[in-house]
Amino acid sequence: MTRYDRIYAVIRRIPRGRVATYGQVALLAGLPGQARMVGYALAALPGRSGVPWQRVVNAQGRVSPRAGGAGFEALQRAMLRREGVRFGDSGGISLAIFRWRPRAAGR
DNA sequence: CGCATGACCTACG
DNA sequence: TCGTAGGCCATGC
Repeated sequence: MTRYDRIYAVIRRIPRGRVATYGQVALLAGLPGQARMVGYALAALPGRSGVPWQRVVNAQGRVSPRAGGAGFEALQRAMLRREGVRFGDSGGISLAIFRWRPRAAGR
């Protein structure tokens, strides 16, 4: 069982219509403070893996831009909206499903 | 082995 | 709201 496998397992447990942050996934995967590894694991994830990668957003409740183009970003938002996730005016996800508080990871 | 890079996070200007 | 700084660590050169 590698770190990535545990990360994927946690993401697979995210209910439809809800989202989790990189930091939260890292915490649940037994890797506190290593949110960056979650992002790295997702970057290494093949397209058809069955992992709901779209349900992982950053600590600000926004879709993280990544290399490869803004098209993926738009696709992720579209997929989430189709699952019932609401986005606010500023492009952020409404706090109803985002009410937890991450612990200090930096400084 | 050293160095740079990256779907991150928080604090501070 | 944006940019910078410091910390985490896997991966590639």
